[in-house]
Amino acid sequence: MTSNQISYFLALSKELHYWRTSYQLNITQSSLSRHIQGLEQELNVQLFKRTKRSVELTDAGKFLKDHWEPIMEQFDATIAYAKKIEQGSLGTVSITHPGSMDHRLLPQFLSKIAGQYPLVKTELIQLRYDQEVEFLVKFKVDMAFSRYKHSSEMLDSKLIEMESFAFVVSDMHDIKSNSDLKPDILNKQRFILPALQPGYSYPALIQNIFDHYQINPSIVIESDFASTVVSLVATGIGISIVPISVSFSSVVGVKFIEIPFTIPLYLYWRKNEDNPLIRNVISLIT
Amino acid sequence: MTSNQISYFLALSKELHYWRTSYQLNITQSSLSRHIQGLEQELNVQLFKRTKRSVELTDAGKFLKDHWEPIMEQFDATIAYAKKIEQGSLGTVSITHPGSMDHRLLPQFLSKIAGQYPLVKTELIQLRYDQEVEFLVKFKVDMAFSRYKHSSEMLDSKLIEMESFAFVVSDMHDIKSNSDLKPDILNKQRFILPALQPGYSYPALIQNIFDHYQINPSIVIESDFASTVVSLVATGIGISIVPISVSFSSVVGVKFIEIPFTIPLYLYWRKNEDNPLIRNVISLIT
DNA sequence: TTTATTAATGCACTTTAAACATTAGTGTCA
DNA sequence: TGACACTAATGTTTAAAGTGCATTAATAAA
Repeated sequence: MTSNQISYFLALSKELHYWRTSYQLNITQSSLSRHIQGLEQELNVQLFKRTKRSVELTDAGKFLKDHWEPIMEQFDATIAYAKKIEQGSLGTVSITHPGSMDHRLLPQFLSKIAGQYPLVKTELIQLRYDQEVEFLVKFKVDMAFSRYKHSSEMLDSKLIEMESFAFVVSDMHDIKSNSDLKPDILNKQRFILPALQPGYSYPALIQNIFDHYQINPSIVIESDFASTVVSLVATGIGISIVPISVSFSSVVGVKFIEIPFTIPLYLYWRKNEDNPLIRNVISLIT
Repeated sequence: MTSNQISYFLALSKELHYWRTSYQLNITQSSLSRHIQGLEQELNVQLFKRTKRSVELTDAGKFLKDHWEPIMEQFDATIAYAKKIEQGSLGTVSITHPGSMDHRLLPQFLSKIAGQYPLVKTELIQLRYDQEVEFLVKFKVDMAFSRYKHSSEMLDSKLIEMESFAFVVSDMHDIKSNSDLKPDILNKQRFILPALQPGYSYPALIQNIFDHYQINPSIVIESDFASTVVSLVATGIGISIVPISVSFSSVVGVKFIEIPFTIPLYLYWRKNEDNPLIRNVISLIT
């Protein structure tokens, strides 16, 4: 059994058409046909029901398609990471983080890392909350700062800090201070917020604030990235609720009103991390 | 890249000796040598550091060995399960369960299943607690009854019931009733219990009972299987603490003394189970 | 220095895979 | 109903890759 055969199988299982699939794979139709036959013989499992005119997956084939796809992704990820190891890019640490860390915590951590390990290269990316676990597990990032509570048995985590939320509004806005945070005023506002997908921890925190101020937000613009949110607020298009850290940025035209609600920041990493450098960086931060 | 190459790599990475490995694999040393070279070329990753006299893994090789082993196991498991599907053994449900269910709950569930799905074949096995999750994930069983609280994101679970613990002692024993459960008496006993590995939920429950009765068990015989435990108790070799269900068995020579401590029974199954029959059986039971 | 050990390699041979061309079913449409 | 288009399978030839045997080259041990 070859990795090609498995790729071919997965391709055909999506396309369900020999000629089109073989064209996409840059092989001939006869070759593809024989590869699939070979795979079926080796596994001793019928993968496709085929007539002279059409192809469809058997139940067993469907099962293997569904389960092989993630396995192969995982497999490819290990190879990519092994290459990294070989190229000594063990000297690189890849981190994903929420935008709200940009102006206070992130610089602080980075200078700590640079101080201790001057030769280490740090890659920073931002991800949506729902990709954080996947990117860690598939070795696409090495550490993830997140406002979200994830529970995966592949990962370890630690609470880095709790910080306050703040309302962020345009400079020109009616809302000037804490005393303006009344239901009748707030209910007139457009809110710019991350996707409030139920089942996640962050939406629950926001909902908590809405409940407390008796807000029933009618129009909501969604963005998961703090810098976008603040820029939009500056234009006067709406208001938002963000971690107070964001106020350390130098965006003009907005003001922040701290409120007595807090939000966590967690650090996540792979359990049993192999790479000693990553282990060191993690323990430096935690 | 072939699955053989990967197996060969994993074999060599354990043995770290070409000739011995090739002998075990029933191929020649030259063939193995070239397979490994081929794999290294295709991946463009150096897997082994070799001299003319010795072999050892590179860092990248070590990483791949560690991560490929579980991936390949998973891979093989999917094939085995696909065969099951093809053979229509979709009509088979494989269940692992604690021995303490044998005499009350298990017959009850099995007759329920047999009533609803007369053609279904049920396979029953007993596993140690620390294998339950693995067997589910690798499709070696389809459902697991367990006294233990597992948390895996691959699995769903449901609490089936709580039941009482009971001391189980030989008929001839001094301990006759609840009023004999005193520290001075109990501390003289040998206990026959499952492995009390810390970090698991069941040991914590047992420890709880020990604490309450101020027992500091000095000599402990370990067995994870209820029938063994009760048989040993019947010989007078020691006493034990078991779920009260066990008293439904017809073992002679022992008596049970119920105590006000309870133990849960959970049912675990794979999240997103593909097999409709298994889904039906699960919802029948839960 | 000799000998034993061990991974790599040259060579002959076998097996497998590739492309091309053709065949054999199956549905469609006049 | 018959001609036609479509599609998966297969026969054939040629090229590539894998296999085992024997040998080589390097190294450690005696």
